Amino acid sequence: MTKLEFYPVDVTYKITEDKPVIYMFGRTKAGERICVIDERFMPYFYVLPKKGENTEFLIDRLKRLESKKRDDYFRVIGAEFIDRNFLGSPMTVIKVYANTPAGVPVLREEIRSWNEVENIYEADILFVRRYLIDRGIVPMTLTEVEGDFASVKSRVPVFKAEKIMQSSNESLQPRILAFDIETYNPSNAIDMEKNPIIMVSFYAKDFQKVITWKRFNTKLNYVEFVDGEAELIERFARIIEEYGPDLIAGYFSDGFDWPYIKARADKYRIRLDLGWDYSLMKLKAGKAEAIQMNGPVSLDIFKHIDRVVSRKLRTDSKKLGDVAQELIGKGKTYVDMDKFAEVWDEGSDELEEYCKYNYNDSLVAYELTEALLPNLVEMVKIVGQPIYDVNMMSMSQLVEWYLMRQAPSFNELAPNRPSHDEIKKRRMQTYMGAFVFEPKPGLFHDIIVFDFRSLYPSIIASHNVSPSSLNCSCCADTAEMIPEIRGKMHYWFCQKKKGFMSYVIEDIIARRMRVKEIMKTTDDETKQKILDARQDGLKLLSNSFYGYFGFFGARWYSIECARATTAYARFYIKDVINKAQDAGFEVLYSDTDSIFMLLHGKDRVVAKKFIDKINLELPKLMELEYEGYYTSGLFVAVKEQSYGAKKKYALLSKDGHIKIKGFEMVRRNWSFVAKDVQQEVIRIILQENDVEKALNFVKDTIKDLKQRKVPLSKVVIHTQLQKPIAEYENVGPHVAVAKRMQDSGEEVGPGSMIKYVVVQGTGKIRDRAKMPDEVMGNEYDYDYYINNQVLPAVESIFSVLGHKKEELVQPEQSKLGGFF
DNA sequence: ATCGAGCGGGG
DNA sequence: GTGTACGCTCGAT
Repeated sequence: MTKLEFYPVDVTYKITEDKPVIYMFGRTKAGERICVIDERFMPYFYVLPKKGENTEFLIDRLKRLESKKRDDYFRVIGAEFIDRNFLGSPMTVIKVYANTPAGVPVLREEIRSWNEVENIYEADILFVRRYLIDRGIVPMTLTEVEGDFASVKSRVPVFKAEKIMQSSNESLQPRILAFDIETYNPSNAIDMEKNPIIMVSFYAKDFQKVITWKRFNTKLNYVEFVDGEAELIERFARIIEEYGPDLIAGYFSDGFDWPYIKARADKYRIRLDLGWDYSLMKLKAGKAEAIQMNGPVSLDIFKHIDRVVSRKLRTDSKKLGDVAQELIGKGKTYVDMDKFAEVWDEGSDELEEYCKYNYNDSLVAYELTEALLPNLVEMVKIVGQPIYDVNMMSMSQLVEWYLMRQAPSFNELAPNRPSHDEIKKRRMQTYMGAFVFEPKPGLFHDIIVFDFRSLYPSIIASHNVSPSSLNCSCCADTAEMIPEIRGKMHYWFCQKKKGFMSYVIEDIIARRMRVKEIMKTTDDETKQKILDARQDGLKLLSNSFYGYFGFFGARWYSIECARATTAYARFYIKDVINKAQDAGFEVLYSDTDSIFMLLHGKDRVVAKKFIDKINLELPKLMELEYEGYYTSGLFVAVKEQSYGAKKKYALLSKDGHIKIKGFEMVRRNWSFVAKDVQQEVIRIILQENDVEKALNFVKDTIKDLKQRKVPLSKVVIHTQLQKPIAEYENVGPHVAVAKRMQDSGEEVGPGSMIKYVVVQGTGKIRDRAKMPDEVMGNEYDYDYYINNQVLPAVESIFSVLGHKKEELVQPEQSKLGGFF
């Protein structure tokens, strides 16, 4: 027996001699690639017998269960009684072992039909995830194995584990290789079948390259020429093999670059055997593409940004350039993409510019990955699942897998995921949300803001809000009443025993505080960064518990818990508002956990004294904090919407920074005229603080539209065709135009970008949608552009200032009274 | 009001 | 994979 330490990165399983074997690809402490295999783990799930059934008979029947279908042979290999907790109550279930993971769904469905079975639990937990949880292995973290090297065909040594355990908290510094492709694209439709890949770039700390297959004069030392697309793809695979990365990073690479490469490789019958075990790179197509290799992990950093990071960003766009600009202060280099295909066809030296562009995209993807990796790695360590999975988990999934990982320590049986019908039902359920103190519309100065530190998590922890502490029998008569919902719906939380989720969130809060304490004791910058990422991850997680309670797809869904959380929150914030008013402050606005008050020249010390007093009366884990001071703020008259109120405000801090909340952004299928107007109006109001100027700007634009001074190019609307024209049941304007384009002999299909202009006339929009070329002069329908494009883009902004859209369209009457 | 489809990210 | 994105918005009905 040998001992070794390694960091597991990518985890999968294979069937060998009819038995499942866990494969952990990673790196040894010395930095060598390794594959550790573990044969000592079998899949299982739980069966709950119906009350009053003969359970001895059932366990016997289970043990004899087998299912043969052609080559598949699935069977139960063991069954035993086991005591668990289920949502706060003890429950005896039968733990059933299967011979292979694939057998679980088959056996599950068979057993489900049995009369003596009430329900089945934990029968949809991926084998690898189950293994990591049960064995206590945390990916990316140093793990100790005992066993021996085995002779298995592989690019890296294979070690067969007899004993395995996590040995320290130390995590791997992964080897990252970022890449990006450029494709030939003469029209603006993406066509993987027709158009070749013409460039591919790589960026790593110690390795940079751009490969292309047309030669031109260049002094760039990273450019490498090959003789064609097939060779480019082969070189691509060889570089990955030679560099041996842990993570292959890209931006939208699972959605674009990888599927593209796969499609082109298939065309040339090139095997992309990128796995460390020589396995092929696999693509799971569908709405959410997934790229699987054994060993190197595809890390599409866009996914993590889309699902977790984006809500913290100021930009609404998730384009590489915009996201990178905000996160790493670096954007895309500019090239004229419309000319790319032309330049490629010519093969001119101008291609060098496109190589630089391609190079920069890999560089930016690399730096973005590097910037987000500490947080991602900490999240991997908190949640305990592989980086590949964690990278694409949404917040609710991160919460759920954290709970799944904690559940065994509480002997808690995981509830099942909701059925389709259950989801429908849950979606219909609504409950009262946060309290919003409607702002007075207008411009104010001298504003102070307080907010509750982690309001929802601290409520969940303080008041034992948890599905398993809900309506316990022990406190039916004595439990604390939940404020706000008293009398209407009677329910309560146990006062004697901590519920699972409440305990877990309290533990997260405590852990975060400990991390923050440790941060104070070290000056080491690297350690600081890691610790900061850890506390940030814990905060993110605890902040998501409330949303998880009310999320229709959650296993531990509980509308009562969600309802109680917001009820307590409303109670506490209203209490603060009342006390603030009693203390003589003018409350301007309040939303959920924050309160905006006018200082009216009052000393800030007075305000601080006020929160100190509040904090004395709050439960231990709750705290009201000073958030900030703003020289001026613009508040919204909330416009009634079909569902709920939208919160809109803009604040200007002392350093000139503008903070905007609640303005929807324009999308790509808006005309330029609408986009331009919105952008300029926001700028004028927030930076120049000149509402009248902004109003005049819109009026001028409307005037220009009416006088047809706005060039046609600014009223063109771009919409992409998603499927063949014949498959459309509802014919929107772009489909109507596409039909005519097709009739006139143009090639139009899925992916085509349809450009159209709405022209004057009567009837449906689709009958008035014309190709830009068809439009005579400037005969666009200015009413349409005013009412459906320009006004919707700025309406919400002006409602902030109490101006109705009618003021914008009315002809100017007199200069004397301005707009009032 | 409700429903279906498009959008995002990528080139 | 012991799997099935997601939330919002517009135009049509």
